[in-house]
Amino acid sequence: MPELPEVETSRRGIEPFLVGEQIYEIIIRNRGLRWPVAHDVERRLTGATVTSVGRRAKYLLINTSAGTAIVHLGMSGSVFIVDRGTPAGVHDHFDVDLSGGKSLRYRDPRRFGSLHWTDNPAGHWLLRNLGPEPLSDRFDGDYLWLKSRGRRVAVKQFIMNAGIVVGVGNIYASEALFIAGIHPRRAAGRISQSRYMKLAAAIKEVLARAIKAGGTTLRDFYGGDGEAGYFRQQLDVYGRDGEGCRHCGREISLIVLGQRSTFYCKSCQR
DNA sequence: CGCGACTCCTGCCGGC
DNA sequence: TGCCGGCAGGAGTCGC
Repeated sequence: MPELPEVETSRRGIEPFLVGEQIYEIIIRNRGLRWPVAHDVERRLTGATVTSVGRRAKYLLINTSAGTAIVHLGMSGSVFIVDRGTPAGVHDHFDVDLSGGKSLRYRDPRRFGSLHWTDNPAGHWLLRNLGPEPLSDRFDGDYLWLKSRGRRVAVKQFIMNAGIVVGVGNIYASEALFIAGIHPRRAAGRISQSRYMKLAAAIKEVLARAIKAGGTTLRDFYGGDGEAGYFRQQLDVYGRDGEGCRHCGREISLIVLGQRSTFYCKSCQR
């Protein structure tokens, strides 16, 4: 479900409810997430005060006076605020109860998400080997071009590799390649520096626009404020196979790359 | 090391 | 109407 814009939308939605609050209780109903939730999470966080809510790649970082909770939403996860004591559904795997009477609720039907505690987020094994944030100055066309030399993998898989750049998932990879006019199957090592400049700019642009629109709601994504994301209307190619290209009118094509559906225009992308 | 395939899990949709 | 196959926004791991 969530790529970077959806995670960032969630972060912004929940942050005002969490910062300054003391964690009254952690209730874990199902520890069987992608990685079993460790048994010290409750002890570590109970009584701590939330200082900020950050994000690294698609991980939410709930920073407290006693370490950080690392929350990943997987494919189907979401977080939202409820009144403490609101009955939980079958997929509501944990709550962070706050002293003011609200709770942060985590829902994830497929359980591909995760919850970890750490006192050193940057050094945590999940975060240690991640590439730069796409919206940071460290990420640009020169960086992509340098990293791609000698690599034969398709450029779409290359930009979805979190060791190269984080946060670009299946929707925004297709969208950015369309904006940059690059065929998704082109070998990463056979793309010029100037085209990588366009691609880096396209990635930044599409992610920034999606954040502004509150993310993309395909089926069940809602930000921390409970609002759907409105970026779906702005998608040029994702999910539009068979429909007309917004630039040239030709039918959008659907291929499978690295087991993932990939959408592009045969005329506009080379 | 790079790369492709596989895996985890539930829900939903389209076709028969 | 009901059943079944396929697919879904992620990403670590394994084998070559």
